[in-house]
Amino acid sequence: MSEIKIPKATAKRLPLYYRYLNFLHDAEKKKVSSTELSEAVKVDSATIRRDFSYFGALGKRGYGYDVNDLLNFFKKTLNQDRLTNVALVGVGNLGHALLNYNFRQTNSIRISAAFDSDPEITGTIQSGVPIYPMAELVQQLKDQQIDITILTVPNPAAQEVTNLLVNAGVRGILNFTSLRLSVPDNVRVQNVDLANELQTLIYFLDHYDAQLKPAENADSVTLDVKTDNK
Amino acid sequence: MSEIKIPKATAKRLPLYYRYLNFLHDAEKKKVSSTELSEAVKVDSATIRRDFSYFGALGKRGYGYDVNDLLNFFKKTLNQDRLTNVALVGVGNLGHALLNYNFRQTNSIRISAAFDSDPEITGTIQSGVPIYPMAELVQQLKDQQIDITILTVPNPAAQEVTNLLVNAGVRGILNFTSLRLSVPDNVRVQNVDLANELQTLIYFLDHYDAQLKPAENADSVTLDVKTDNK
DNA sequence: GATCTCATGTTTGTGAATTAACAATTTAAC
DNA sequence: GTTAAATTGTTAATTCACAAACATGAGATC
Repeated sequence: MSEIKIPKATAKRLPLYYRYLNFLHDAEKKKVSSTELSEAVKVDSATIRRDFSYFGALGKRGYGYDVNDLLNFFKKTLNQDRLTNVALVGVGNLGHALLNYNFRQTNSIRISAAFDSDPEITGTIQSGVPIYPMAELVQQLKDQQIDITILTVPNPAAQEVTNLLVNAGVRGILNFTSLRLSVPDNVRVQNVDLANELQTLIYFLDHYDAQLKPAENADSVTLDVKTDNK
Repeated sequence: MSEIKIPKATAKRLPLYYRYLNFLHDAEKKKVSSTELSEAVKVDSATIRRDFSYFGALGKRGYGYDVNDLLNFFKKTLNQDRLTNVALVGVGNLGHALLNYNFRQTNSIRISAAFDSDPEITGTIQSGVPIYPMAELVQQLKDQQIDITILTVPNPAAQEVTNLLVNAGVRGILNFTSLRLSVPDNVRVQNVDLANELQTLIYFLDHYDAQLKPAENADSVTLDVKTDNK
């Protein structure tokens, strides 16, 4: 066991690689090249080789990468050989959709508990997941040894619920609210801001030179503003 | 009207700033400092000042920023003064949740049409949005002058539907499938990969030195791997 | 009105991420 | 066996993002 430094940007791409490797495996492909992978996951082939090289030599020069080898490696690296249980807090429309979302199939992640403040739905089971009242949060997370939660409560409740989660010992929060949560340093928050994503997309469309050479990889946008230069 | 170069990273933060400015406005606050903004949106205050400075001087030294001025500026910059209509393709669980998602309130974005291949639901109205059959896609997008769509179809249909969208003249796609779509250069795709987000979160939790000083801003992770050094 | 405080705007340094380019090495073909 | 084609692993250069630090200026206070 030795420690290897993996850049953040690389780490974020690993699941992407892993998923496509699974696809290749199912298609019974034996080998794959960085060029081929690049086409599928839309990441520069040099970046892929760079990424893989952080883990040491996984491929063969002149040949490519062995799909099974890679897959096994990623399976271990991403801890895909054991099931990870997570909880979901806030069973509204989005929460409900996520309960149905198939995390398990490709990612061996399971939502094994959900929580809500609405007594109408607590005590029921939705999409195979039991909905508990908020009062049972601490106990259930403890019993089920869950320290990762998906947060899909309304914005006004977000920080308050977050505090509960932190006190319950949660280490990671996938935050679907549009607030930036305050958490202690030992808790990690991953933000998924849906309105923001859409807004950003629209912004880019409005301000990129869309007709000419819009170059996926451009790193700055051109913006028209009125300037008061007297 | 003059052109200003805005870094991509800055552009992505603009909606974030805008949202909090709205909040301040509602709370009838008159001025705001970069430090205060920093606390709320969790972005370094120097970065905020840097971001704002791309647009020219918007604040006053020793005073801060005038909330109304900033808000008006962002409203124009982000085109929040006019409503943007978008379409949604694939009314499954996630699609349904997004139909209910309140893009409109803070972002003046409206989903004004949805499409699905299931004849059971086409022709109905869900959450105030009419569901059309796929066959009407081209015509409706044209009639309603929509060129931005949210893609929430099952993975296997993703590329095929994307081709339809591209042919219908769509310029931007918010992609919720876990495939990386192939599109021509003049079409922009913004990926929101839910399984990926969760997976990444788990990876970081597993590989960061969580107990010591986990430093939100660390840029690399430490990974344990078995190395075959004979 | 002089001074002090506050907070912006900008310069600058640092570190990260990407990608082009090339050398090394293997496979395959003839 | 020799040569050609393919493809990795790595170096190097560029670009980008961030944040510390400083200088400038506005307003408040005495």
